[in-house]
Amino acid sequence: MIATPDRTPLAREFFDRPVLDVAPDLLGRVLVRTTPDGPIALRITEVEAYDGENDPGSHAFRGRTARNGVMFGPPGHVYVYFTYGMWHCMNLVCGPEGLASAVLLRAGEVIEGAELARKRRISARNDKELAKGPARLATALDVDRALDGTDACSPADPPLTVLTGTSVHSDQVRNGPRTGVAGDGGVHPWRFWIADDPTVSPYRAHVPRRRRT
DNA sequence: CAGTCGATTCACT
DNA sequence: GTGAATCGACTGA
Repeated sequence: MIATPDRTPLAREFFDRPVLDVAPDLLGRVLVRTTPDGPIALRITEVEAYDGENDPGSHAFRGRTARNGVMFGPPGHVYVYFTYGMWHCMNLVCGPEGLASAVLLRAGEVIEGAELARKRRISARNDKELAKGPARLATALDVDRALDGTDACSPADPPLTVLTGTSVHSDQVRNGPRTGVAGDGGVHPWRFWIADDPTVSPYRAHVPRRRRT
């Protein structure tokens, strides 16, 4: 277990920038999930940017709904959605309030509280897989819709916090098309990851589901 | 109000 | 590599 000495939350201004600036800048930073059983800390290794109402791949593309409302709110808050009838995924809202941009946290390295994460991720064959993929990440951190709207920059010990600290050097950042996203045809290279990191999830192009008979 | 499908994962071949 | 699991949000009639 690696210690995470400084638990100061990142300033909200960090998130109040264009999402394409924030996304790569999150790589290498640490997210802490405080649970009743103890903290779980995750070093972020893979993210994707979703750029507001003009991005066909974004949940905000067709405007504000009951589900995506948090995306339109202030930066630094957490947007959690439920998908495929069984999974949750989590985002950090970016840009000025009203712009509806966000960064999807796709993968990370559990650096503290791995014993807690393993309890939620029974099928993980090793610790690299604990948070290798967005739904796995949310599962490992016990994140669901109850945490939608959480302020990750709050000084008041919120259940989710992004810490100050340093991101990886830009020469370690790679980028490419977003994984499994319908609508954008894979044209936006808005997925960012840390080069050669073993916790980064594999790329998959979007495949329309075969129709049920 | 019924039909469609998803920012996915897992078991199985 | 393929298909199932599983349900709520969204769409269009």
